[in-house]
Amino acid sequence: MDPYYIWISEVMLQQTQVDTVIPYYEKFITHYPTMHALAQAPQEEVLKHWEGLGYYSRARNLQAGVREVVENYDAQIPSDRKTLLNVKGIGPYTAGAILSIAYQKPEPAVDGNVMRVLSRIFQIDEDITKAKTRKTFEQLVYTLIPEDDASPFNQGLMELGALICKPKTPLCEACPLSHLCQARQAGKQTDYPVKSKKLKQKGIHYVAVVLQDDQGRYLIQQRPSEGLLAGFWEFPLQEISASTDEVLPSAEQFIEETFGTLSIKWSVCEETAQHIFSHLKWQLNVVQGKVLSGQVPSLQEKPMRWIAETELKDYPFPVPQQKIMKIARIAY
DNA sequence: GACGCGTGGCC
DNA sequence: TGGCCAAGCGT
Repeated sequence: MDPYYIWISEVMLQQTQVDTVIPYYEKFITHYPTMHALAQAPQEEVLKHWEGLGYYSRARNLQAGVREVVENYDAQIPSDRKTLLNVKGIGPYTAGAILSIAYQKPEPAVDGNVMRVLSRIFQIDEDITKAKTRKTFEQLVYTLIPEDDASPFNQGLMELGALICKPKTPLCEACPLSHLCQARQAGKQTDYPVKSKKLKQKGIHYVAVVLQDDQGRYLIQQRPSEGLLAGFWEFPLQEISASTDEVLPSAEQFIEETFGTLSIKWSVCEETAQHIFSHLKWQLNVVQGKVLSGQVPSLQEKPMRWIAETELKDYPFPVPQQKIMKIARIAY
């Protein structure tokens, strides 16, 4: 197996289900069949191919890592753990996956599946949400992994976790390891793995300002290069308090601050959208505005553009923005 | 070491 | 509906 393709697939599979990844993976390797192709691509184009897959820093870090390998290692992915771990976007899991699957080295690739399976078999009580716990499992895997069969061992362990040793309802009857599973013998399968609870998402209310100029073009702006949805384009968002009576005033204030006084015909959309992130919960109101003819708003030094509706498909938009477009009845 | 970082599926 | 879940990594 080509280590580069292993790398791409393992990065895509981080915190993401196989069925979701497959179409993205196929499209991605078609566009970027070699590390040189990915290294040379514009970052915004790479983001466009990652659009909808989530955790977009993975895409930026993957490209940054590929550029490192092309420049520093003559496009040969390192085959030792220490060097691999210094490559952007490659952590302990991905390093182990590349080493075992692509290079047949007996190295652990400990992910959530592996920790769930092993915590049940050996009744390990450490909290798997703690970063330190992964090392415990890596040490355990070193004692278990066969010298000459590391790839099937690692992949089999993950596959077992995904299909049989599932979080809620483990299929112990079908499990080939049930005879040596300590949690099973104690009847405590679902007590493992031990996991501390995570906090509830913080709610934030926004109004999305969908503005068209007198030529029918839309105003979009680019998010900062770091942080949530970094680098993506969006219809400008203004944070508001929970009360809906400040939806239109907030939109008007945004326009005032951006362009100064403008004559605009506004309409407030009845329909609202919600988007849940792992740590945030967005409530989205949508306001549409049309600049009355004869006025040509100029843009300040902000990362904003006026673009035609037909150009929207060329820009990467995250899912919450796609929901806004649906409410505003914009084809995308 | 704690926290920030997406999305879709499932019950 | 809301909470939980999924093949983690960078800061």
